[in-house]
Amino acid sequence: MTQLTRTFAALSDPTRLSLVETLIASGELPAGALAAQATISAPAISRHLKVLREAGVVRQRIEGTHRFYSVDAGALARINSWTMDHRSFWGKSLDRLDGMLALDPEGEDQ
Amino acid sequence: MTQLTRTFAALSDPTRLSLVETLIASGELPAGALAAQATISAPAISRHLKVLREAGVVRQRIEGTHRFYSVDAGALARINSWTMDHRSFWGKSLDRLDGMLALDPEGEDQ
DNA sequence: GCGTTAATTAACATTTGCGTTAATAAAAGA
DNA sequence: TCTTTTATTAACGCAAATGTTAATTAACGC
Repeated sequence: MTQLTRTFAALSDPTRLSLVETLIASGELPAGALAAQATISAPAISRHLKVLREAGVVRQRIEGTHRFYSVDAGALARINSWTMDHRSFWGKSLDRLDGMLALDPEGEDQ
Repeated sequence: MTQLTRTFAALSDPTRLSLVETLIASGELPAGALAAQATISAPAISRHLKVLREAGVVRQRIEGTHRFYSVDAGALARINSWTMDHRSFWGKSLDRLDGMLALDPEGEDQ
């Protein structure tokens, strides 16, 4: 498991992706607040947070009995770097698709 | 499982990520060529390719007994879209990090 | 038609992932 | 100090993922 595959694995679960989106929107939240909005049990959330932490996707800040979680910006940046590393591969098709949608409803393929 | 989590799940396995990288580099390859460079068995590779296909990460083109695989550019574009959707979150830190590395070896934190 | 080649599917064993409830740990507050 | 609050870890069950070898499917070439 590389760093990148671990990051992808961390985000491959709907519950965890949802936690990440919530944390991106809120900035920093204690485990309890994250568990409160979830449909599964607090221990389950706690373990999902552990997976995210071990993958380097979130960070934990301890204050008293509270554990505040936040998304590590670097994790998203790493994913972005990977896609950008291959931009010459997918970027062309994307630009072409954009062009087709915007300028040529009939398409331009042979 | 959303489309995005399925894409992340497809790329969360080192073997599958490696297949994708190979296909990005080579463009299009038959299953046999992909199996040949792998350390695991051909049936195992065949199933990994199926996972990638069902997640929309690769496409299959049939020609005789050969199945040619290639990466679907849209899959990488979707991941890139997700990171870009949250760029205001991680972009700032990244820019700041870039700035620190380029301009201020001592850092600028208190 | 028949054997060969390319690839997948079947059957099986093992491991990993994810959920639950119960138990534990540690800080706060009366 | 004793109880409450916050959060995690333990123990357990079950479903899904991943690997292997054997069997199957389909096209080629003689």
